[in-house]
Amino acid sequence: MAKAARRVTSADVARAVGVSRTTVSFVLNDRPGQSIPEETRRRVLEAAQRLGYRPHAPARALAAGRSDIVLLSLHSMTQGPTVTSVVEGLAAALAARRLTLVLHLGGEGTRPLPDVCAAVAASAVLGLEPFDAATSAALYEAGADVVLPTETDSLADYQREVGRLQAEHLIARGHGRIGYATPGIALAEPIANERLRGVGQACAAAGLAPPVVLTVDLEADSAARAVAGWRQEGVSAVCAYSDEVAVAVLAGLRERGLAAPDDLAVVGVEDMPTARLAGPPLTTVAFDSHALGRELADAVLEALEGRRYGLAADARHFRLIPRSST
Amino acid sequence: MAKAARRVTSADVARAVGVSRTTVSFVLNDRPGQSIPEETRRRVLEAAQRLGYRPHAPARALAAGRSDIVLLSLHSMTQGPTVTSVVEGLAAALAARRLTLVLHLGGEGTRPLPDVCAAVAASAVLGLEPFDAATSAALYEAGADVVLPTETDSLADYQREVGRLQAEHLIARGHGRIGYATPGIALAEPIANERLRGVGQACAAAGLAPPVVLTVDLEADSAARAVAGWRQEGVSAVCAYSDEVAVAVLAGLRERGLAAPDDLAVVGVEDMPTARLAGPPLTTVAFDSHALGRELADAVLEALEGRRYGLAADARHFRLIPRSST
DNA sequence: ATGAAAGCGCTAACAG
DNA sequence: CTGTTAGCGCTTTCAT
Repeated sequence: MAKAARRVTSADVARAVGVSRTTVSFVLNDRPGQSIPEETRRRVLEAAQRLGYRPHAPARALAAGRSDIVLLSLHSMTQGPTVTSVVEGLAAALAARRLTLVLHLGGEGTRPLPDVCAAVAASAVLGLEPFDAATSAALYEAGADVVLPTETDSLADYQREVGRLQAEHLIARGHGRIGYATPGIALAEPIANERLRGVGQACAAAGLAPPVVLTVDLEADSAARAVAGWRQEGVSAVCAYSDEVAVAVLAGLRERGLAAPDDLAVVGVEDMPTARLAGPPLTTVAFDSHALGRELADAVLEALEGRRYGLAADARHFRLIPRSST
Repeated sequence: MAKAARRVTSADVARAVGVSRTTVSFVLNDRPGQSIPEETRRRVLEAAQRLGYRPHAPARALAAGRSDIVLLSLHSMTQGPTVTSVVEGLAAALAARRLTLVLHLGGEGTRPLPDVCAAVAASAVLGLEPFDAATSAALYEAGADVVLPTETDSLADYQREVGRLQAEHLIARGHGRIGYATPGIALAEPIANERLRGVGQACAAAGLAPPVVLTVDLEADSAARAVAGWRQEGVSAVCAYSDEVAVAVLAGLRERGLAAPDDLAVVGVEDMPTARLAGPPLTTVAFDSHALGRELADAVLEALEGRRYGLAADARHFRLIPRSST
């Protein structure tokens, strides 16, 4: 099955056109500050095209000392339509700058991120939540030039905004005691905590008591117990960490012979199809994740060029979608 | 944010130990057929460790003519727990052979797969469904040594097995007229067709009429129309392409004031959490996707070594999980 | 405006 | 058993 065919090299192109490899390199990378006659330029491009020339990435990386690979680290927790579209937005924005995005899905038996970073010689390593100092250091050690976001980037603002939107919607509907449904999963905790904080801020701003936090696993029993807990506390509406968790709450209600929104209103995050199709359809917070992807891309680009970058929540990226679960 | 620190090279390690780079290369790759004294070996390893040496992947790829990168192409359609765990199984099995898996998520504005392949200098490119001849060719052109699966690999058997399991379950429960719910999405079609074929085979084997195929989009209205269609045809049970589609059917039933399993039994594929938590909980077909991942890994490894590989459905990888929607 | 030449860090014959 | 010697394909000063 393996193919042998000798690669077409830049020397082949140079020879075909009758110029030096240097010239070929200059036009192919359209290096600024060089003045190559349009005619030469055209002929080089044409020959490259005709011969099916592809720059050899490893050689280029070796010589130039940097690759055009950007690595995005994901874990199974972070999945669904939102992430898909963040990735699309990011990939598109990076592609426009000639950078290539690849993904690493962390998990069971998977390689450590720094190893992957080194293996693909990534120039930048990205995540959907801040890397702690130790991880960043390991990533730099592995050859990354840029690691994003770090703990000093206030990506957390994004998450707080989500919580705030959920709670404000509920408060506007007249709910006076809010609950929060968190999954009992370590990986989700950093994000869950920020979202919860946002909920808390909205409650405080409205003069309400802090949210009643309960853990709900992705099964009906666990959710049913939480439902009982909230009702006992006089909670009439709950913000869920995600649509998945929210659907679990819905299942918990069903198990108790109750239903949203009358017995307990519930709002999720993500706008995933199965939640939109739940009984009842779930109110949720959606991201303009393409925009978020583009923003991340901008930050990477700036950092890669050694400029200062900014990464801050923009409320316009979020949108509460009311449906019948509230 | 950018780091400068000169890389530690194999020459540094060699110098530290007082041997040549060759020796270092040999012990680090523990090259077979070389007899390096345990003592030397140990000292090299120790020095490498101490200096924090990491082989430079591009240099290695350039010199050796091949990388240890395997690229898996995914598109947004294929997502969820199953894929996650295929990826984990695959990554783990590859890691054991010192290969690194990275993902490419195709979609809107994303780079063409061959470009990504070239950018990471992948030795092998994998997909979850067969690549057509043109794509394979482009991938080889882009430098891949192995492309898997191709149209000659009977990966389709896996999908037919899924459909067969769904239908047999329904038939065993006494259903005499089966429906099939397919999403109206081009990307899903190849797989949907195979699964449907499996359903058809089970029906034929039981002496039943072929399944009544209806398209259902991921929204209640569309599903409600399909539900009406099936009931009119005397269909009492439907196999859905996926859990997502199955949840839509459930929503369609709800919209009509009907419910599974009495008015229409429904079975999905994937075993995703939100479907398990649906009303009613969804019967589904789950994969042992870790196993599938390992199998794919074996095939890659064999192909990479130029050996013949086999890729065939193993019924033990699938399991029907009965719940109350049937 | 273009070319010559010197590497980037590593592997792999081939000697010794 | 280990070292010497060539490159792998590309970028990039520095001359011309």
